[in-house]
Amino acid sequence: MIIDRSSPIPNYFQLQNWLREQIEQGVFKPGDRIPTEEELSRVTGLARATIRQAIQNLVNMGLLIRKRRLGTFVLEKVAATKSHTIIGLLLPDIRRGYAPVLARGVQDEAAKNKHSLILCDTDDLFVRADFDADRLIENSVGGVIFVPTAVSDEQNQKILDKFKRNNIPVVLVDRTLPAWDLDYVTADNIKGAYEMTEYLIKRGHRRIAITLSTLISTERDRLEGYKEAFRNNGLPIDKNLILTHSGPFAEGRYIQIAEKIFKPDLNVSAVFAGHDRIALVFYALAKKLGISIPDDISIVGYDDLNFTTVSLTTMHQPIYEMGQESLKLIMSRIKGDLSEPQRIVLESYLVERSSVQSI
Amino acid sequence: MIIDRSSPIPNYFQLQNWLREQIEQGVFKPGDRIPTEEELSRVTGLARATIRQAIQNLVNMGLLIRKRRLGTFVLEKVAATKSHTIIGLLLPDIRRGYAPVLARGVQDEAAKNKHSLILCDTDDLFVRADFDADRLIENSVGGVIFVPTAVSDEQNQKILDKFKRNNIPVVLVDRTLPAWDLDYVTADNIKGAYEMTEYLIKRGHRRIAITLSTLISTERDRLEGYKEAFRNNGLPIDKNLILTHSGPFAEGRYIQIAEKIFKPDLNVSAVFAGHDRIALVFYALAKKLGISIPDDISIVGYDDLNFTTVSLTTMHQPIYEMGQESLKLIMSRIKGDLSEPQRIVLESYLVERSSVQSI
DNA sequence: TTTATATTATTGTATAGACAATTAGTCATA
DNA sequence: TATGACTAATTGTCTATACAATAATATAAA
Repeated sequence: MIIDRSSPIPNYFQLQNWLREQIEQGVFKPGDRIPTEEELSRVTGLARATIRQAIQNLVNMGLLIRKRRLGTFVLEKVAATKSHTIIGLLLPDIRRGYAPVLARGVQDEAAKNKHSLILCDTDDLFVRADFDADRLIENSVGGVIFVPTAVSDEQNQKILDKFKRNNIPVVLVDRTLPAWDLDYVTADNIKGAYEMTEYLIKRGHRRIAITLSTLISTERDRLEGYKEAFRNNGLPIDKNLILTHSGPFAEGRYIQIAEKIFKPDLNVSAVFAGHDRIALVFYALAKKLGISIPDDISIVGYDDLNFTTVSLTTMHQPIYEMGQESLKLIMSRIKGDLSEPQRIVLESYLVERSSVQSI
Repeated sequence: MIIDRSSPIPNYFQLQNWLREQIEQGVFKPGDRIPTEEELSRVTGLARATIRQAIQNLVNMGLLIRKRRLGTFVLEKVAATKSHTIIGLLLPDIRRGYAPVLARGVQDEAAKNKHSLILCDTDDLFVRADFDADRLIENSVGGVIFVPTAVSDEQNQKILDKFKRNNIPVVLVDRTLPAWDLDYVTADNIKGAYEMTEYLIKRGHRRIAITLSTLISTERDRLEGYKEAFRNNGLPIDKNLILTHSGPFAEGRYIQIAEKIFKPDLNVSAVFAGHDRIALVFYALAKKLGISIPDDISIVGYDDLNFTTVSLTTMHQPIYEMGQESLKLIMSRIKGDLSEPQRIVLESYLVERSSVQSI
């Protein structure tokens, strides 16, 4: 039976939920007429007023429409979801790294269909992300594009669950999470780092230091690619040259690491910086110490942020395109595309400038 | 009597309208308890179910709130007009110059009160700004923070008029417009440029070139400050050293200008770049031509974008604070502050690094 | 064929009454 | 000073019933 009269849940509410489930599961399809009040009354044993209460709520929620004499009908989902959607974009800090480019990619793609973008900075903090999530839910965004915060996977999952509970689809960008059922758009960091490392190896470098944060999935992948390149080229990996830490980006942390790497005892000829901003720290310190790049030491970055003052060889990441793709993906989810989780992996390419010396 | 039983208008609807009128006319004020259902039933002679129907509709409309045991209360108007507003932020390009910092300042201040931010890039094009304005209006934003586009004042005014017609308050940031009735937040560019120019003069520079775009109000002001500093120091202004153009920022344009300035015949000892991104163009070209900054030529910028690779002496603009102030200002306008147009002018300060040589 | 009229299924409005749930406040108890 | 039990006011849920309004459809009349 539909109604459990011993339940503390009000009967009208039980009926309301039952009706909504039927609609969501497609038993009653858009345009269908649902049973008349009289019928429902007979089937459930409830009074017509109770039936009406349930139906009225669903009408208010925009799921049903009543027509006198004709009955009550399921509304088209399209009519229920505004044609101009607002999308939430959750990223660490709009001022840092590739964030502005990503935002712009999302923005441009959104503008094409007159969708709009609510911007939120998480500062790579769980509490901020959690707060922003509430804010987005309150503003009833249609979907969310999420750059996972540099915190534990469990905490990121909590954020995702929050959106899930509110039926808001989410697409991850750049960084990923281990859960199996997620849509994401990223670049192939393993492959990119592999290519970059091989590039250095081919130019005669053997003592290649790498430094990055293991907190962030993309950087972990890059370390993986680095190791793989060494293995496939039959070279030993010197663990002393792998200088990782496990926090979010902090300039001071990398200054310390750079000082270590610049010391002669490590005998490093090239540095693989986990991303361009790390490379910049090396440039700044090198300048201070009178070390010349690339004459004294070679350096490569990752991202291809648009620096005009240093000529850094780096891996160009299709950040702008990632923004575009993530918007496309989230829109198709909002429109009710129920296919398998999508994993869009874009290609990166090496941009050769003049921060690497052949030896 | 409240209810006209001979009227074809349903009784519940009559009661609903009567209640709404009482609220609108202030008979029942925000926070007041309205008569209980039982009371209303006695007064109107209607059944309690009918009373409930009227009240329920008003609850759904967000005018009333029911509390068990306590009664039914008139909601605060603020709560009726969503307490967390969406603000539109219209700026040229989130990837360029100070835009990310500005966005972040607005964002942080907005987050404090759970307001949200819709981001729009205008690319300094009228058509894009116009399009974005429509989009923001459709999304019924509460207010708009607008960095005027680098187009004619008339066109910017058109955008403002559009918002005005829709009763959406606007605050200008950084760049201003000549209209008298505008709220804006900016920095004192005349004073800043004056100080900067005087700084160069005091260091012995006389042949100081300045280059900027006259399309943008802030840059015009900086030129003004530059001239004033020359006049007040009893120095002649050489018009050949003022190299302006009248379009939006374009790297190529400034490369041409830099080439001109670097030629020996102009005999320039210092360059005042209209903003930091222009200074970067000079750095890049200087490097290419083997010109040393500051040994061969001094250069100063304006903005204090966070460059780690060049040590540019520049004017620190309180961009982040401008974002914060503009959000505060727009919120007070949304809340209905009807005072005179506010002109908030923040202070800049000179950041001395190592791009200037005393001569 | 067109036009008016009746029929009928369905939602819309309304009544009267009952008991449940919630909760501020009061008063008694540990 | 807490804690718990009781009280009372108010909204929340539900039943059973009646008639009104609407509009598709069938039927009868012009």
